[in-house]
Amino acid sequence: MDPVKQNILEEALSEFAQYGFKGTRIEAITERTHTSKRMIYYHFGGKEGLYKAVLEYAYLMVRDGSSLSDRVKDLEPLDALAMYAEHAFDNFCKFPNFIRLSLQENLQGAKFLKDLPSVAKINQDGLDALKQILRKGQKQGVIRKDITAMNVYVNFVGLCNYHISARNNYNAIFNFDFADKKNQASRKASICDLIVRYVKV
Amino acid sequence: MDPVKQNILEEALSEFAQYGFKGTRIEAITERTHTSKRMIYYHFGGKEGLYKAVLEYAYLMVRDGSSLSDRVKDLEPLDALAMYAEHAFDNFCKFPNFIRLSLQENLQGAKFLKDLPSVAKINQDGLDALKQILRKGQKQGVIRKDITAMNVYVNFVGLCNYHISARNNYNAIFNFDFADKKNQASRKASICDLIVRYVKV
Amino acid sequence: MDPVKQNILEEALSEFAQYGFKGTRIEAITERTHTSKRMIYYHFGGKEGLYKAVLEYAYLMVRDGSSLSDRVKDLEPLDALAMYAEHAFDNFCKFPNFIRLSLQENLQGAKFLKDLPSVAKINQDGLDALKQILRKGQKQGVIRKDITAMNVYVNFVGLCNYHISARNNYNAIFNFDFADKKNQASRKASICDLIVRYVKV
Amino acid sequence: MDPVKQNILEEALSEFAQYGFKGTRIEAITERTHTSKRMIYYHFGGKEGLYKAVLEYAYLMVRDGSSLSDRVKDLEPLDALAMYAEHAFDNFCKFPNFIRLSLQENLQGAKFLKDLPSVAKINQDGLDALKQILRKGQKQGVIRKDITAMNVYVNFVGLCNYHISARNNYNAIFNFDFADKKNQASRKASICDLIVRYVKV
DNA sequence: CATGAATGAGGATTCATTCAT
DNA sequence: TATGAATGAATCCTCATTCAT
Repeated sequence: MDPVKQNILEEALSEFAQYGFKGTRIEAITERTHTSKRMIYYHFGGKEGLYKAVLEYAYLMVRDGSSLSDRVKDLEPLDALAMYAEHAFDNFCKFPNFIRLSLQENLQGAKFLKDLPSVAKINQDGLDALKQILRKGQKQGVIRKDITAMNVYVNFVGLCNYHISARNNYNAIFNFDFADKKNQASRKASICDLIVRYVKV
Repeated sequence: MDPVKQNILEEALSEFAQYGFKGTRIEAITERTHTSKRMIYYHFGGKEGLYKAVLEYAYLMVRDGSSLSDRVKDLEPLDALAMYAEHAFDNFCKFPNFIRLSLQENLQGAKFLKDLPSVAKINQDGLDALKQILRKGQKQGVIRKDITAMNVYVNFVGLCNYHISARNNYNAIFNFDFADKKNQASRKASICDLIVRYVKV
Repeated sequence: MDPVKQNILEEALSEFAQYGFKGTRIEAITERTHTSKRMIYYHFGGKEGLYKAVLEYAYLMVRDGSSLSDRVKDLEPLDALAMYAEHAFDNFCKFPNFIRLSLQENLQGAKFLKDLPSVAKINQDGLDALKQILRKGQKQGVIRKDITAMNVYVNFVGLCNYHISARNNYNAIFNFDFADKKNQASRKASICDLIVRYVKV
Repeated sequence: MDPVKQNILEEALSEFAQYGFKGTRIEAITERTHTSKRMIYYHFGGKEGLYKAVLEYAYLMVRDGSSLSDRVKDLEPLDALAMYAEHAFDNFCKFPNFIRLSLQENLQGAKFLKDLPSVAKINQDGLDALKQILRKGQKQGVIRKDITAMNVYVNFVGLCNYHISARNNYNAIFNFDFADKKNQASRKASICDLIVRYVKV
């Protein structure tokens, strides 16, 4: 991709992730880039156009880091699930601004997300992959039948998000740093452990 | 409390929760109240003063709805934990704007939260209550010893938050409505189940 | 009316009349007034709101100067017609910016005018007054029957406008000044003469 | 003429006619053409150069359609006058954007027109032709002596312009469409009739 | 000739805040 | 207390113009 545009997208992602659509100033973005305010209008049409581009860019970026369905296919269901969770955790850790942006998007009603069917597709594929793992495990009798894929999905995706979506607050309240390597490893292990215990018979 | 002030705080909470500190307009708040812009300056000194007041107000509001430590004390540890989780879930459900505001606060660096030690206290008390439950269960041999209170706390508080912090996105992406009564009940049951399975030996 | 608003309206009329909606700069207006750019937004909501207010203001201003239907009623039809024309001419002369603004409005598609039914009313009343004069004259046999009121109306209103809508061009091309007192009197006489000759049997 | 230049001139005429010099955007013009913004600078030097070129182009275009002085010479004065008026009416109808542009030019002070002596010449020739017709008729005793050529000229040129310069407004106000074939024919007949009645003894 | 990228200056609009009453 | 008017400083956006290729 055009490096100028990519540079703008990266920096815009940081700002939108932190301040949301309304709270972000175009100028704050350009000050981070080597371009001018004018170029944003040239390339993206305006603040809204830029925001949409950033949103799609962020989702695609995360997706590119997460095509694990193939590698997971041949594992035993419980191992696959653990790997799935582990991988999701790592992947989200790599893109904290993606999580922040999706939080902002949610807070502001997800109205831009609604216009990005490609993004919906990515997530639905992720849920589908999980469904297959669970179904396989249920057939083998190693996974409970009284759980829904959506609950499993929400449980572990929610947990993979939370340490980002609450990081600063935990620092302020508990003086606890989710970004600390040890804490991060502990969270990851805890989530994988928890998910496996949750689903197994 | 002065009903005028409370009215302002309630409406300001809604706006700050949705748009964050920077993204919220003073006028948008007054338009929701029956007062004028001038009153916000009179009562709160300005946008920042109002935000801080809202932040504290929101945390106190949630705390008032959650003094369960006494009721839980005499239960069996696993029952107490389940009740704790259930109660936390219900309580968060009652104050979605509190969750949204705390997300905003986190996204914007939690710098205002740092100045509110009273708020920190509230949360630390919650963690302490959990610690006691866990310790008791560990002594009785019904709760694993290889888990930390912080991980347990984070796991279930994180999950109790997630359905709010991702509600609109799930609607947009999966056409799945966390606010639907059936889904909400399913989430609650799933979280309690998951937490108990996670901690028990 | 609020003198601050009226002052803005008057100066805005001048600018819009000269440069049209798109070509007018808000700042150019405020520089003529003793208020600030900000006040225009406060009082009129924006450029478009101001333009609409100016449009209505201009039409009402002209109307206020032209309530002659009563005075004309009892005259002989041809005298009434001459008086009507004379009066229209004088009235338009008093409000050249009104004519310019209506030209701009026309050039730009009259889309704002469409939203001002009160303005339509004013003009329809003017046409109705003329119709009555003509009908009376036709009954008396002093006015031709093979003419339409609309053609009579258009003929003399058109001529009453033209010396404004072409003034600068005639200066540039013919070095002829419509604003010159003598020329103006000559135009007026010519129009009245012409109109009477046009309608009489 | 270079078809690229002519294409630009035609489309620029439309835009300048509608929005005036200040209100027109270079880009709006290029979007109507099949060329790029760069070409306007290449061929015309800039916005002002283009406007001047358009102005001259429009006047020449109208002149080319109106070399009637020869055909009119041998007619009886009143017939010549009627033909003159009729022809002027038809010719203006063919070039509504010319009229609009000249209105814009007038509204904005005719400062560009002042720099185009060739244009002045065209119009002066038109007035001279009329003068000759009138003089001939006055000698023959069929045309009044108490009228000036300028008044005659202004009366009929003004009327030939008005249905363009007020077309949209009449639509908005009276729901009357000057562009309607029947109405247009009626206007034409009315103007010719009116002019002849005005001048004849 | 032709194109897309770039730009500084300016123009419209909105913001938090203050003032007069 | 309460209200509407006022304001300077942002903030978003657009314009005519130029540059690299």
